[in-house]
Amino acid sequence: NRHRQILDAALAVFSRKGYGQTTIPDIAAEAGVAVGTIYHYYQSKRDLLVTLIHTYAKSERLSQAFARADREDKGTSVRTILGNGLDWPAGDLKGFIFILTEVLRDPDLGQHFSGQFLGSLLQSMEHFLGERVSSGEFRQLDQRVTARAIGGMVLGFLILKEMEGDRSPAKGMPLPDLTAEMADIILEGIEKRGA
Amino acid sequence: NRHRQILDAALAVFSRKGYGQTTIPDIAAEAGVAVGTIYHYYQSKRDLLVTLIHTYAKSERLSQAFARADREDKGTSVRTILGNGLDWPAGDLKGFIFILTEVLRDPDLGQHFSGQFLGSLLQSMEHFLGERVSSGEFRQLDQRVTARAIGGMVLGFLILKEMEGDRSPAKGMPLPDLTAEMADIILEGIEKRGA
Amino acid sequence: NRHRQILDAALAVFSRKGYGQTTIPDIAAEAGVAVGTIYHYYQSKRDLLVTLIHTYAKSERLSQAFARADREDKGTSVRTILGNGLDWPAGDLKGFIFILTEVLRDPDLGQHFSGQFLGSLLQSMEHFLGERVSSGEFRQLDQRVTARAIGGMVLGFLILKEMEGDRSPAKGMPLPDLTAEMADIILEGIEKRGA
Amino acid sequence: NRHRQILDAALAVFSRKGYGQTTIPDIAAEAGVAVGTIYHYYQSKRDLLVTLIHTYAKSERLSQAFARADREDKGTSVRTILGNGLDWPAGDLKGFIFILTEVLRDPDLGQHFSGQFLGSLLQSMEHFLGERVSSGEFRQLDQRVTARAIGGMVLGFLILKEMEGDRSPAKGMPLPDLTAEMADIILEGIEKRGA
DNA sequence: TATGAATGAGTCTTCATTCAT
DNA sequence: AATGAATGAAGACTCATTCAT
Repeated sequence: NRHRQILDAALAVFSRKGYGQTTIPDIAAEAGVAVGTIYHYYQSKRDLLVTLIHTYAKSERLSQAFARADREDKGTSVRTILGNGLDWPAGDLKGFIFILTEVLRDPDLGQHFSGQFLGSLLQSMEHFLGERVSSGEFRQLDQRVTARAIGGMVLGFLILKEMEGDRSPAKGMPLPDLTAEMADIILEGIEKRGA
Repeated sequence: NRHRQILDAALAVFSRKGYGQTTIPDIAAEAGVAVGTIYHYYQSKRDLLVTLIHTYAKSERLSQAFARADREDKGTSVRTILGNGLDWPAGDLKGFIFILTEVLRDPDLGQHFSGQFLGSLLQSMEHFLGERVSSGEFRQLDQRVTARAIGGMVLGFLILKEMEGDRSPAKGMPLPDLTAEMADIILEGIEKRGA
Repeated sequence: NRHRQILDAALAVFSRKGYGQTTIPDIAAEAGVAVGTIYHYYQSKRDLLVTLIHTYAKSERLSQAFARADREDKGTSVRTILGNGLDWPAGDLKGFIFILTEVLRDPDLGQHFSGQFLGSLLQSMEHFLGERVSSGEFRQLDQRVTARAIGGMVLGFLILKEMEGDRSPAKGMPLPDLTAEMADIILEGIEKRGA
Repeated sequence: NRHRQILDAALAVFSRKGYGQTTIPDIAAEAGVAVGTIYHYYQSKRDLLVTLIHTYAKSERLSQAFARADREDKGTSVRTILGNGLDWPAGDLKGFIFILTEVLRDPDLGQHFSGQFLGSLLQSMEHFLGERVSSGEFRQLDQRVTARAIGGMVLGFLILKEMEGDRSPAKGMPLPDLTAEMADIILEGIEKRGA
């Protein structure tokens, strides 16, 4: 329906031109409606942005991944988490990056987003690590740092991929291979073991 | 001198309010000069941004870190690289994030920045890893993925730190401790070794 | 019925927010009907205003007051006219003021209103004065000026009352007392007679 | 200078078209400046209105008239007050009416205007009447009502004049004659004294 | 008769940029 | 070199009015 139609159009144009460069007529044209119609469904341009971000944050995909990982073995669980993280933006990496930059740019958005969404995600990660340390599968490390290092790796990898564009080696790589390689690094480190 | 004075003011205001919300009068006020004066030294508002980004990218700190790491032992070298990466934005994390979001937002900026700066950085990282694999210190892994995983970890960690703000555990942590912890993860992984 | 229901709603909202600030949805909400319904009964927003003003002007109350005054004695007749004038807006002083300001603002409205309504009112007043001069009850004065002075006194008094709001001394004063006081001034003047 | 130039243009256009129908480009054209220039000198369209009203209210003409009247004899003093009131809008009756309607329409403006300006004016009038009652020149009447009756007469007379336009008998009448006539009514009333 | 979603022309306001001094 | 008044194009947002149901 209209709500969705306009929101999709907004995300498409925002991703393409950035929030600041996007005009309401742009969104209207993309959605195939008149300017006024947008204001029937959303209060303001910013309302579109906020709704978009809430929609993104409300995605339960990552928390479900953590739930699934809890029931998997050591190696599989890490691959589940990394794989879902890397695949999260799905085909729409630009959209994800756009949301990210807006959240980073705007203190109010960031406050809200970080408090609600990011907080619970990092907690899930810390909980996951804690369980595996208790069970003797993972080493005793500072879990808060580890959670942010792994989360940061996924996030940073996606950003680098976006920045490198077509030059990125991740471009032509199957997700499972990529996931396996990164899970290997996380689990075993890059150091070579003694003979 | 004037060039620097204006550029510093621009970075300060951009970091505080974002590029889009910053007006030339804002920058003029911060720099303590008149609006017209800014246009004697910079062509346009965008010119300020581009110059700022070039200045940032021109910082040789990271390439010097790689050079130094080449002459250090396994553990120290990784700590050198991670430490310099994490400390790169120095006190001005907001300024760094601002540059990052602008580069991500603007395709032209991104193109340029990614081609010149990011490319050479990732190459240095791949080169570093290659040397250590050859010498038998590091495992044989896909170096392109590994380079981006480690780089991404640093980048992503900084972003999470910014997003968490005062709630971030990295807030009160000495840099050397943080560096050591992350280097440990990178080198040895999180998995517990069998007896 | 609908016509009346919508017109009442329009007057209520117009009085509260002013014509310019009132939107058709406002009126629809007040009347408890849909926007479209209003356009079944009135051509346009302005049509509502014009109809409202005609309704106001069509009130025969003042001309009836003049008719009654003709059959009353000197003092009573002046009190009848002043009393009906002061009480004309009845409880809805704000509505009266709203009509007045719109008529003053809009040349076309003013033309029409002044030509039809105000003209006949002033004529009634002049006629009333003329009769009393002929009968020797009133002094020989410029009747056109006198009519406008007395009419203006009533009109201006109401405006001052609206502007003073709760601070107005007319707020707590019984209408008959007020009327008597003003009739006294009109009839005898403020000057003290010699012994 | 510019401030004055723009304010004059604003009053001219406001008087002609009304506040709501006036656009900023209208004012810019009248003032012979660009749209943006107006915003260098005034915060908003409403700021122009508020400034205009303050300027009007700040006119000390009426309070000076009361001061002068205090030193004049009975008849002259009333003529001084009425004459200055009737002549207050000077040539710009439309501008005066415009200010009046805006003050009446907007509760905030009204509050301010009424509190500061109107209040002191009515007080001056009550004081003037009180002095003359004490000296035995005027009759003992309710001074609050009398003040508002006389003030209302002047105000209402001006409004009727504006509404009648070219049909108004005040159109071709010399101000002194008009003033004398109205002062006569105020002082002596309309009633004929018995032989 | 009643509805209310859709329309798009019309306005205020912002701000990068210019240029006379 | 420095100033800051002036410019006007551009964009968010409003709302009277229409019309398919």
